[in-house]
Amino acid sequence: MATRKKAAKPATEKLASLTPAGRKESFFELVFEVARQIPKGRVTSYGAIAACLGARSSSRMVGWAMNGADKVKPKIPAHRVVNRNGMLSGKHHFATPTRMKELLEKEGIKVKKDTVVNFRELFWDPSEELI
DNA sequence: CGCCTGACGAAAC
DNA sequence: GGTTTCGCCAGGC
Repeated sequence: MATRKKAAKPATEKLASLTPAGRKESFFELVFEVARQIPKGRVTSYGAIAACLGARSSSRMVGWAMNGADKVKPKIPAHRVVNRNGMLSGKHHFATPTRMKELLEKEGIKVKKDTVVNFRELFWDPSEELI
């Protein structure tokens, strides 16, 4: 994602389109649904969700969808979604950069250097367990 | 209407 | 084996 960009993000923080006013069921909703099913104390990756939805290559969209996670009614546990590395790549999008880590630790998940410890063991695959 | 960005991922170098 | 690029899709400007 580097190089191709030239300056910091200008805006794109609106996302008001996802408001409950008249949003339609889209890829985003599917992501939200799956994200809500993530058991407490477990984590998953953007790619896993995307793959579960049949959009393996659209993992980016999953992260994008998470942008609206905060404004959806049932709060989406976006903190349980990390990248394939187990790294808290989205922590910067929370109220505070440490919020995500704190939420995870509160659920019993250890975070070391912005990375979920035992990520592989805590990994929750929607394709297998969600069915 | 076209270009850029973006919380990822896998391939290419 | 670390770093860089492309791909994918959707939304903002």
